[in-house]
Amino acid sequence: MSDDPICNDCAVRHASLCGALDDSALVALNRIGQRRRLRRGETLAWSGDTNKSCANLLSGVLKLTTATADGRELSVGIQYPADFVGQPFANTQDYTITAVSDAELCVFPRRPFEGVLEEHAPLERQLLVRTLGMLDDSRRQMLMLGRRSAREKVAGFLLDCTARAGASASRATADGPITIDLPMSRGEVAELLGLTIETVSRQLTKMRAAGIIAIPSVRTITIRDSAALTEMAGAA
Amino acid sequence: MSDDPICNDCAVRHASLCGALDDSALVALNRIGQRRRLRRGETLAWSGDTNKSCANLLSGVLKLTTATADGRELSVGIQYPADFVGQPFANTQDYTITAVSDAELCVFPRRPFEGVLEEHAPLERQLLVRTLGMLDDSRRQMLMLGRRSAREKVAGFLLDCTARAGASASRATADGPITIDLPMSRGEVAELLGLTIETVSRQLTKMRAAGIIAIPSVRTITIRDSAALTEMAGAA
DNA sequence: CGGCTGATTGAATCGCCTCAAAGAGCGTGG
DNA sequence: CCACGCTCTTTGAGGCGATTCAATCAGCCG
Repeated sequence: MSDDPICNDCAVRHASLCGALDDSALVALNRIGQRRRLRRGETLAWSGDTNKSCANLLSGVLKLTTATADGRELSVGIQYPADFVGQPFANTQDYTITAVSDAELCVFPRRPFEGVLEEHAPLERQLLVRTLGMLDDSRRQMLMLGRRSAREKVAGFLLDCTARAGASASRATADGPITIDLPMSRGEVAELLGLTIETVSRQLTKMRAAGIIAIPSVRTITIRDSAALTEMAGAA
Repeated sequence: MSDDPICNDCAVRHASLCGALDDSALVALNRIGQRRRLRRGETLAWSGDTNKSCANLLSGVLKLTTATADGRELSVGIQYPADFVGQPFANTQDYTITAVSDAELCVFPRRPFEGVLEEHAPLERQLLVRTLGMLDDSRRQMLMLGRRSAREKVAGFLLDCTARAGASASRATADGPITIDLPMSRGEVAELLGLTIETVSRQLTKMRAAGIIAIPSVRTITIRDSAALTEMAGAA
C-alpha cells in the first residue's frame, strides 16, 4: 500500500480490513502504511515491547504466542493473509508475533492508525466486526484446549487446515483423498494445540496406521478418510 | 435504563459501555433498553438460538458456556457488573448465557442496538475497546487452559477472585489474611478451569492442608498466605 | 560424508479423570 | 424441633492418557 496511491497492487485489497473502505479512508491508510517482509522464524514484535504498530497480513502465516513465567509457550492465534494483526489502543504488546512462513505485511504505526480509525467510521466498524470474529475464534480454541483429547485436537487441526486450504488443496475426485501442506512444524502444531511435540507426532502416526491419513512428506498430509477424521474430531 | 430518561438510577451508568456517551446516544440507547432480572441458574440465551439481544450487566455474575457435541462443557467467559453481554452482528447465539448468581441486566434488542451503534461513533469505539479487552482476557485464559497444571489453575483462580473482590474483601491488617466469597460453585469453577469438580475440590483441600488457605464455609475462602498462593499460580 | 535440525519411537512416570461412596448443608414436612 | 431427602462437596481407589526423558531416525546443507 505504500507505493500505489490506491493500493491496486495489494493482494488482499478486498479481503482485508480495507475491503469496504471509500477512497478517502484508503488514501489515509495508504499514507501511513508501509510494506514489510518477514522471513520464516523472524519476529515482528515481542511480548512486553511497547506496542508501536498494527498491520494487515498480505501473505504468509503468523503466530501469536504467550508464555508462562517459567517459559511454557502457547499459540493464542494464527493469522492468515488478509487478517488484521496487532492490538490497537494497547500500550504494550501482549503477544510475541512471529512469522511461521515467509510473510509480507502492510504495517501501520499504531498512533496514526488509531487516528485514521477515529476519522473513518467504516474502518472502525470493520475492525470491530473482525475483532468480534477473533473473539469467537479464541473461544472456540478455548473449548478445544480445555475439553478435547489429543486425538480430537490433532484430528480437528487437520480438518481446519483442510478447510482453510480450500481450493489450493489437491484432490483427485470430489470425494477422493485430499492432500494438504501444513503451514507449520510439529512443534508449532503442538504449541497451538496445547500438547507436546511427541504427542502430536504419535497421534499422526496412529492415524496413519489406521489408514485415515498418509504422510507423503513431513509437511504434507493426505486425508484418505475424512469421515473417520471428522468422527475423531468429535464433530462440533 | 427503561424508566429513567437519562439512566440516573443505573448502578453501572459510568462503568459500563454507556460511560462515555453524550446525551443523544444515551437517549437512543435508553429508548430501546429494558431491565430484566435473572435468577441464579436461569439462562438468558441458549447456544444455537437466533441472536436476538445484547445487554449491559447491572448486577450479579453471568457465565458464557460452550460444549462439545458429546456434551463436555466449558465456560469461555465470566461477566461481572458493567460488562457488555452478547454478540452484535452475529445471527446465531454461539454461547449459552446463564446467571451464576441472581442478576439484573439492561437488555437491548440486537437490531436496534446495532442501529444505535451505527449512528453513535463513541458507542462503537467503546464497544471496540471492550471487545479488544475481552479478546485479551480470552487469550490469557487460553494460556491457562493449555499450559497450566490443576494446582496453578486453582491458585490463579483464587488470586483472580481476590483481585476482583478488591475492597469488598475483608482483611484484618494490610498484609493479613483476606477472606473472599466465591461467586460460583465448585462445578462452575471446574467448568471455567477446564478441570473436573473432584480435581478442584482436591486442590483446595491440599492448599488448606498446607495452611495456605482456610475454608470457613464452602463458598468462602480465606487466603492465609498469598505469597505462597502467588508462587503456586506460577506468577505470570 | 559428517553435522545439524526436526521428527519419530520407546519406556516409564505422573497428573488428572472416572467411578464410587460417604459427608455436609439446607429446606421441607411431619 | 428433628427427620428426611435433596444437592453439593469431599474423599478414596484405580486406570488411562499425556508428559518426560532418552534414543534413533530422516532430511538437508555445507
